[in-house]
Parts: sequence; C-alpha cells; structure tokens
Amino acid sequence: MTPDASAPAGARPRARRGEGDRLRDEIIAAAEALLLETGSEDAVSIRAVADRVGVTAPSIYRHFTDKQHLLFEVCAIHFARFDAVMAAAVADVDADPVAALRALGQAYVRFAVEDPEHYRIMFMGRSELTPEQYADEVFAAGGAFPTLVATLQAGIDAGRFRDDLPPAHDIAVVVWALVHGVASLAVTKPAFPAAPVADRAALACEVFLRGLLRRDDAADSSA
Amino acid sequence: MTPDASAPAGARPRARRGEGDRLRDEIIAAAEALLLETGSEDAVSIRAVADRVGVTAPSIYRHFTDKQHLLFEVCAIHFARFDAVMAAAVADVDADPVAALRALGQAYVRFAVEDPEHYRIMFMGRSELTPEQYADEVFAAGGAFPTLVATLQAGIDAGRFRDDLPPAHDIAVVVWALVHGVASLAVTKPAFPAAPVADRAALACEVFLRGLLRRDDAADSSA
DNA sequence: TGTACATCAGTGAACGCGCGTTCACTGATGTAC
DNA sequence: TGTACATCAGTGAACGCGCGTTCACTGATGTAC
Repeated sequence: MTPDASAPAGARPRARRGEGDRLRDEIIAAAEALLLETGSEDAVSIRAVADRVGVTAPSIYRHFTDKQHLLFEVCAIHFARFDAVMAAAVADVDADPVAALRALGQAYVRFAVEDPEHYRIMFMGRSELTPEQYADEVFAAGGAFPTLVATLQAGIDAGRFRDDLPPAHDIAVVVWALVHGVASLAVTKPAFPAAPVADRAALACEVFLRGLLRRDDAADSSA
Repeated sequence: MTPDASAPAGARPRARRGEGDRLRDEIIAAAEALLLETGSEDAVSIRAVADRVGVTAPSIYRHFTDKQHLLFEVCAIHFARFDAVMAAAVADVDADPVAALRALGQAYVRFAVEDPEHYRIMFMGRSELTPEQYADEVFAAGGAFPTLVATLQAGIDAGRFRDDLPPAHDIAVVVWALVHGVASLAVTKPAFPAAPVADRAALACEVFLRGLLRRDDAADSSA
C-alpha cells in the first residue's frame, strides 16, 4: 500500500554463519504481519513474505521446506498462545467450575475476535490443510480442549450439574460448538445486526450454563 | 476423475436463437456439480466449468458478467432452499414454539452436513465476497432468520421462557450461533472424536432450551 | 418457394498475472595453516 | 599476521502452471422480401 515500501528500510545485512535462524524468525514475523494487515490467507504468498523481509523468494526455501510448513509454523505460535490463554482463564477462578466455564467461554470468544485471521486459519480452515500436529485427534487430546473437559468434569463431580447429562467429553464438544459459533459468526458476519460480541458470548454462556445446572443451583445470581 | 469424461458425451448442439438460457442453466448445474464433487470452491474455475459443460471458457461470459456472479447464482438456489427447509421445519410443528425451535435446530444442522460445500460458501465465507443480495443486513431481514425470531417470540408470548431474557432478536442471534457452531465444526473438523452430529445437535438444543425455559416448564419430558 | 441478410451463440487465440518451486551461482564469513 | 580454502546464506533467472478475462471471428439460425 505505501508506495515506497517495496523493500524495507536499508539493505538487509546478510546473516552470519550460525545465524540462519535469524532470517527464519524474520520470515515468520513477516508472514504473521502480512496475515494481520491484509486479513487474508491468500495474501501470504512466498513472494510477498520474501519481499516483506527484503530477501528473494528462493531463500525462504532454505528455512522452510514449502509454503505449508511456513504457514503452520506461524500457526504453531498461536496454538500455543491459545492454549495458554485458556489455561489462564481457568487458573484465575478454578475454585468454582461454573465460574471457570464462564471465563473459558469469554476468553475463547475474545481470542477469536481479537485476531480473526488466525482464528480463521486455526479453527475455520479446511481440515485437509491442517498439519498432522494440529489434526483433530491431537487437538482433542492436548491443550485447551482437555482443560474444558476437566472443568466440566469438576462441575459434575461437585454435583452442580443435572443428573441426566451425557459424559463430560460430549458436553465439551457442544460447549466448544457454542463458543465457536459465537466466535465464527462474529468473524464472518461482522455486519450482522446484533448486540456487541461480548454480550452475545455472555448470553450464550449464561443460557447454556443454566441448561446444565441443577434446578436448585444458585449460580445464576451472578448473571 | 473419470479418464474419458474430459468432454460430455456427444457434441453439444448449439442453442437456438431464444434459448440462450439453456446454456446458462447448464453452466450453473456444472458449477454446482463441480462444487459438490471436488468439495472445494477453488476447483470451480471458469475454465473447469466450461470444460464440464463442453463449451469454451469465453462463452461463460455471454451469460455471467464475471466469475463472482456465477458463484452467487449457484448460491442463490441454495439460499432459497435453505429458507424453504427452515420454513418447512417450523410449519410441521408450529403449534408448539419449543418443539418448533428443536425442529429448526435439527433441520439447520442437517442442512449443513448434507451439503458441506454449499454451507461453507453460504455461511463460512469471507463476507467481502458475499454479493449485496446476501449481505448480512439482508439476511437478517428476510427468510430463515426472521422465522427463528418469530418462533422465539411466540415462545415468549406463550409465557414459556424465563422473564429475564433479552429481546427475541438477541436470543435468535445466539441460537443461530449455537447451531452454526455445531454445523460448522462438523464441517471443518469431521474427524474430531465426538458423538454423531445429530446427537450433538440434539444435545446442544436440549441444553440451550432448558436454559431458556421457565423452571416449571414441563417441556423437558420430550428430551 | 428461394435468396439475401441480420442476428447472435459460441470459438480460438491470446493477454498479463501471480503463483510455488528449481537450479546453478556468487560472494561474504569464518577457519586452518 | 597473512593467505588459501571451505562453508553456506542469499541471489537471479527461469520453469511451468492455471487463472480471469478480452477480442475479433465464425457460422448456424431465423427472418424479410
């Protein structure tokens, strides 16, 4: 967009012998910036990334075997950040499983709307493009998802939820669907006439939690 | 895929004077078939569609001003079908708003998983690509969404729901998010270890409805 | 019934583009002697 | 301290591809006389 920004300021000094990783990091950062600025995965081409870094396209291949691996590395950072955000959300309130669920839901939606392009790639992309390490089975087995399952299980163990519910894992899948639905509609349909996304997330969690809780649970008072 | 299907059987007879619309229809049908077979929007190129019909690429432009308009026409059919499916779902049971909501949810998710590629384009695409007629505001104003709002309003008017809920429109947005979440995760994460999608949809609707209903409502008996 | 003509559905060739990727290379950096 | 050499980060040119779109055209269809 800026006319004179075809190359970054000044000539890029070539990396010293053992410092190949410096360019590697710059490439990831450039891909990342491109993704955020353009808001489009398509705009992150090998050439565009190389231009951004101030290097020619082939030198990308010295650091990444191909384009997909580059994109995956970019996402890896955000999957790690996602897991950390979710873990932090429960950590703050893990004394009360119901409060923890509310916190998880809010944090999830916030994560998505703060950085829609990454959310898109992480959770809305075609699954064939997803690398093995982020395959569905792996995602289900480690990180944020088990955190959600455990939180639900804590609620069950504490006797807060109704008796006729399926196992925690099955509820977790649906809770995920709920927050993903709020998040992904916010991302794809930003102009849809509706209340602010945080309010939608809160309402969604509140109603759903009420559906999970025993009839005599007093947790609603915080609504 | 089939090796000898590069051109359709026999030479395509050229349309007669007033029959330009015949090719138009064939083009839409070809684009549609391509979308379903390949499962990828990217595979629907002007050239691929033309090949499929047995015609050269430029002749597409006699019927559609550009590629986007073609894709939109393809979707138009499915938006109409979607509205019809939703209307039919409520029509069957509209005596009971709660049963109608259950039916809407199930029908919504079924619509998505039966035809994931169209669902993807209709509800998961970048909104910049969406033509004016399917812009968010329009979608909110006509068709299935108002049906959902009206059904919720009927529940409110019948005194079935709790008193402290926001207006029907706001609840509708969240209900939509719920079923969209179930549907879109089913589409993008088919391998995620979980119960069958119909069960997930049912659980999602059941828990959410329970969260909406007055505490003394007996509708849960059908769960 | 026969001929000249207008219409217009579809063609063939070409355009310019950006893409991912490859290849043989250059030349600065560091090391061994 | 000085020189020959190996390393290897990054280059420049090119590949083949499929894409959307354009243009001047062809030739069958239908119509007017």
